[in-house]
Order: sequence, then C-alpha cells, then structure tokens
Amino acid sequence: MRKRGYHHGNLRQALVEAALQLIEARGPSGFTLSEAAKQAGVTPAAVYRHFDGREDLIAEAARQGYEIFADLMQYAYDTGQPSALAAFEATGRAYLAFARKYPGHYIAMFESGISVNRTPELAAASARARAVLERAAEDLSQHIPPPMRPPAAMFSAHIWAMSHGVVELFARNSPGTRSPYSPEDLLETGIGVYLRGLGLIEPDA
Amino acid sequence: MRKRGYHHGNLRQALVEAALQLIEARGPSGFTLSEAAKQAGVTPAAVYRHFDGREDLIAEAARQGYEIFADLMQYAYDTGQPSALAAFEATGRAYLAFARKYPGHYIAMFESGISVNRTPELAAASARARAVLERAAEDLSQHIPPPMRPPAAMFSAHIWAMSHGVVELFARNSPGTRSPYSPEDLLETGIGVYLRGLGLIEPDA
DNA sequence: TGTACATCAGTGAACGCGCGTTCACTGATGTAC
DNA sequence: TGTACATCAGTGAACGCGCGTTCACTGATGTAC
Repeated sequence: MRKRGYHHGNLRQALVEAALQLIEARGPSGFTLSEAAKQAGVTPAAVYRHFDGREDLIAEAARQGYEIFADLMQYAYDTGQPSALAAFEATGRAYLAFARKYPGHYIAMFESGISVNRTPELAAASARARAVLERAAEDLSQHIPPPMRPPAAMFSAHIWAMSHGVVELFARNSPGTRSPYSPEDLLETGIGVYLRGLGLIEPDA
Repeated sequence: MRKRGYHHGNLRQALVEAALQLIEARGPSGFTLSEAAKQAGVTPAAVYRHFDGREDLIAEAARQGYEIFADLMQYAYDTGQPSALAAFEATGRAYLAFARKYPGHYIAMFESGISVNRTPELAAASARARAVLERAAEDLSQHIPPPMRPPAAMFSAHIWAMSHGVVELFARNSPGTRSPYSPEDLLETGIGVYLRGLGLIEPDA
C-alpha cells in the first residue's frame, strides 16, 4: 500500500482510510480534503481523479461504514439463530460493538451531517443495515403475545433509538460521560427491560 | 433590541441569538463568528468585547439551552405531580418538545461537539438538567417492585438514551427519516413498553 | 523482443475566499464637580 | 444646569492562514504492432 513513484496504486482506498483516521481524530468538521491528500502522500488535486470533492469522499467513507455495519449485524443475527431472542439481542449488541471498533466510520455515518440520500449507493447500504435489524425484529415479533405486539418496524426503531442514544450519550465524549455504568451495561439492561415489557422475558428473569 | 447608533445596547445576547439562528440554519460547522456578527449588525471584532472567541459563543448558546431545557423538564415534572408516573412521562416528553421548539439550542448542546466541561457554568447547567430527570426517576422508582427495580441513575439513563436516540434518528434529518411513525409516537410507545417491563404499567394496558 | 504511442493518474502553481483574530482608534455615554 | 473627563463598546483596516478547486502539464504504465 506504500507509494511507489508517480503512480500510487490504490489511491482511492488510501484516501478513504486517511479520511477515516482524520475524522476519528479531529471530528467531522476538522476533516479537510487537503490533509487527507497529504496523509496519503499526494497532492490535493489528485483527490479529484477519484472523488467529486470533499463531501463525496466523506460519503464514500460512510458508505463503507454502512456495509461493514450491515455485515456485522447480519453475522450477529445468523450466529444467534435459531433462537429469535438470542439473534435479536446479538444484533442489538453489534451496534455498540461497531461504534467502538469503527469510530471513524461511525462518525462519518451519523455525525458528519451528510444525508443518507446523497448517493444511491449510500442509500442502499444504509437500507440494508436497517433491513437486518428489522428482519431480526420481525422474527422475534412472532413470539410476542398478540395483545402487546407492536409492528416490527416500530419495535426495531425503539431498539435502534435506545442503542443510538446509549452510544451518543455514554460511549462517545458527550454529556453523559460521568455515568457510573458502562455503555454495554446500559444497553444490555435497557434492552432487557424493554423486552420484558413485550412479554418476551419472564418477569423474574 | 434594534441597533441605535454606535452602542448596541445588548450585543451579547443579540450575538447569542444570531448564533442560534445560524446554527439552526447551517449546522454547527456552518456557523461562523463573522456571520453572527454581521447578523447582529456589528463588526466581527466587536464580538471579542463579549466572548473569548467562536467556541466561547457556542458554549454560551449551549448553556442557555441547558437552562431552558432544565426549566422545561422541571415544569413538566411539577405539572405531572402528584402521580409519579405522570410526572415521569411528562418529563420524557419534554425532551422531544424541547428539541422541536429550540433546534438551535439543541444542536449547540448535542451536536456541536463542544464539551459540557468547557466552562463551570455550562457543566452546572447540564448537571441541573440531568438532575431533574434523575429526580423524576427516583420518585417513580419507589413504585417499582423491588425484584426488578434498577438504580434510578440507570433507569433515567435508559429513558434519556431512548429519547435522545428517537430525536437524533427520527426527528432530525437523519437516517431514519423514512420511518412510518412520528417521533412522538415512537417515544410514547417506546417508553410505554419500557415502563411495562419495569412493572409500572399493567400488562394489558 | 523492441519501438511507438495512447492513456490517464498525479503534479505543482495558482486562484479567490472567508475565516478568526489583533490593533490602534473613535466616539457615545454617564458621572463628578 | 453646564462642563470636563473617564470609561469602554464598537470601528475598520489589516494580518496570515488554510481551505477547496481549476488548470495545463508531465511522466509512468501498458498495449499494439
């Protein structure tokens, strides 16, 4: 992956990786195209051979993030099978694990302010990620006593919201940093209480 | 509040309000000190009579946001009394209402990237807001059957996370925009399921 | 195998821009006498 | 009530900076013959 002479070899991906590092280190607004180019050992102008500009580069970083994210959740879901409950809980946990392991991607996806509808590819990747969670919710939904069974889309939105909120408030350097509980604990217990509310876990479990 | 001659009269607050408008319109990274000054009818240099710089101005906007936020939640809590459950639900709803009504403040507080520990005043305001929610959780906690009673701090963190996640994902122009449910519905039902999981609402309610 | 040539990834200089910040200043206001 | 003066909020010109973007170019690579 090192630069060898005039031609780089794989500049496009090297730029994405530089962007991810910078976004992670300096935040979404601290990221500059020039610095990413420099870090990849290349002139700023070279970036335009591969991307339409600064925003387009961030969008590609986000897209790759959604792909990884979807794969991770899909894997967690598959691994948790055949128990719908185990599959669902694993999927929820994958959210936090992703944010921890790929902070640059996470920021590009959720904190950079770029719209998920910016490009068809980005929209598709994000839709796929959402679909995995909804699929898991759909499965689990079958086990909910009908009188308290919410639509699967609502159900998965709740879990997504709780996961996202825990990450934003407690796992990144945000307001809730001083909480005595780890994000993992908060998410685990929060989802536990929620699932109990749906009748999916025994009251005294 | 209009400019009258050389002296402005209340420039400090006018700058905060200009900043809030700009942050709301252009996002936290689109906000510039120069533009805020211009909108207040004043030279950029004048800003330095009242603030240490760009970041300091954002921090003040965030501080005022936390004050309003805390007041709103306190009011909702008081209004919901003496029923602990009603008070708590009102407090949760106040979160979303705040994000809707004061988007500029909301962004300055949660999306601008400024640390809550930047100044003692900001930290104090944020702590007060958090305390209101925790107080409501503490009250309600008394009604939870002991075997499933979580610590109030954990309990309120869950609700805060769910509220924050709903706002970020579904109330602002973010990934979940295409959800068929309104943020209000999502939050209402989500908190409902959660409270049922704690045994605070009847299973068939 | 060797040469001519097309392709195109990356160069480097240049641009206009608006940014945040500084500085010596000016002039409106309010107070002391 | 009138004058002298201290205060200090806001001016306006200037700065250096790094940004994103453009352009004509160059030189490495790979292919056709």
